[in-house]
Amino acid sequence: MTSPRHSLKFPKTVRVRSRLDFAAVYERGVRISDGCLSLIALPNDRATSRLGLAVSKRCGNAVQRNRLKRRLREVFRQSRAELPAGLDLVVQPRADTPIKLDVLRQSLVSLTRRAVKKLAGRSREPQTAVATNGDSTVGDES
RNA sequence: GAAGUGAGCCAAGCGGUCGCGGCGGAUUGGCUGAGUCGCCCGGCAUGUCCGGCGACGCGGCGAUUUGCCGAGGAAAGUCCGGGCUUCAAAGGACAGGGUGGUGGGUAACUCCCACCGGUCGCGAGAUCAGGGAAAGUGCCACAGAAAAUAAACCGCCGCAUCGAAGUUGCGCCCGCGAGUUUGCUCGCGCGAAGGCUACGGUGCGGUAAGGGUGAAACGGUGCGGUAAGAGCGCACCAGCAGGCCGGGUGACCGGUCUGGCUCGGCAAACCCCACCCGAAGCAAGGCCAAGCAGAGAGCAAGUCGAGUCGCGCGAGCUUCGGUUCGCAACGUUCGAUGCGGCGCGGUUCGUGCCGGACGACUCUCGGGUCGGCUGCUUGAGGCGGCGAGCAAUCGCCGUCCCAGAGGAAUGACCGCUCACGACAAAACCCGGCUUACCGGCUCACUUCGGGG
RNA sequence: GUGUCUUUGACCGAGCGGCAAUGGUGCCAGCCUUCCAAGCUGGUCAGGUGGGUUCGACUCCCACAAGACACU
Repeated sequence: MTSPRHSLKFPKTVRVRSRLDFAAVYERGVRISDGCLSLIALPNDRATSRLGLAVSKRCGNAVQRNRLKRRLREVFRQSRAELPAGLDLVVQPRADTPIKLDVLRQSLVSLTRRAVKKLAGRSREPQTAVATNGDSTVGDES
């Protein structure tokens, strides 16, 4: 197996794509929100985390929504080293979400940390190793 | 120079790094598919079998690397039109819907171009659902006499009759005076006998000139005419209908004659006329894989024609075994009709498919799947040139390939420049329309002012 | 993506080619009550936007906007 998790690439395998996956995250995931984003997380038994986006029509017209989605993908791509592995993350922006890249990155990283804590507190044995800087513990279990 | 009108074009640019989608190339010790050859270890239904292992080249997926391409003028709204696909095909009539000056363009249009007519503007130009109201039905509030065959009312006029006043004034018949153009005019007086008129009412008749209104009032002005009036007559003007002549493919325009003299508006009210329109939509449709559970209903009775086999009847021949011909229509085959089911968006005509017996049939209800491939981008295509046409557009030649995703590809960072960047992103594809929009550019034209 | 429909005061609804646009809930004021509630009286506030047809449009036609529903 290769070790793609530190690369800055963004292939389709690190994205939540099927309807069933989305439904599972909505049904069993934990939801964490702050002022600009709402994040739903669920462990996925994989070596990598995956990103899914749900941008409603309240976030503007098609151009604004596309721009927001692209910036969220860029944030995820750049911060994969800082994020824990093995999670499905569905991100829902709020209606008044700013599109500044730094703000989105900060929000995404901190929300993911809080989601990991909440998952750890919810289940007796967390299926996901809590690894905030990513390159220490995650890859061994697969 | 200022103000404006119309048409068309562009949609910040350049470079670098990382990342994303598609297509192509190279590499690959990862995964996988089918094939060929080999080994004979395994199975038993001993084979051109099944299975296993190895080698070879080929393909797919993945990984690495590399090259090219990668949202719009509106991609939008979904308001029209077409292609394409499925419904067997897309037929008639009616219903329903749409369109509405003429000619052209187009695959087609509610689009475009040119022209005609109306309205607006000094003008360049703009704008108009712009057929029919003397086929019919309906509506026109309030106001007004009346809102649509014109008639009733007020008014005006004539005739008849009644009443009141009963005398003054007016007018006439009479006398005097003044003036005078000798026609007559003015002033005064008289009588009240008579008559007429003036007043009011009623009745009959004539009339449409007038009647504050209203969005709109049954032609306008003048002269004649009359008891009063009237297109009743005449002249001019407006309008309508018809005929003729000329121009134009045509809408229509110009001229002329005649007519009765005149007929309101609304059809984006019903309607009439002409023309057009089958339905659904790429989540259409096709293929593969996976997966589930079935249940109910129908299959009845014929008719006609043809074929010929078996049977039956008749006739001929006969070696008495049969054989040939004809009839009949019992069985059978085919066709038609009828019947039943379903369908052709609604109704109907017409028509298509299936059904002759328990099925590999038809119909109804129910159940399962929500994966992959395809459709999927070469097209009424872009650019350039030449030609036809006033133009929309068309023809020919050359040249180019220019997104094809699928929880859905264009983002981030850095540097430079400027006018500091609007509205906004494909989802089967085109042609239009409409709406949004920072600004910039080009061409043609109009009006006004100044200069030569 | 495709198809269908709606829009009338702060809210729910009716209506029609000619009004000062009707009703209820609400809100405001007054009366009643010792006070409140209920009741009574009066008032307030309107046809999504822009064009067109018509003498006249909330109504008819067109365009746009906002919203809702259905299919899948």
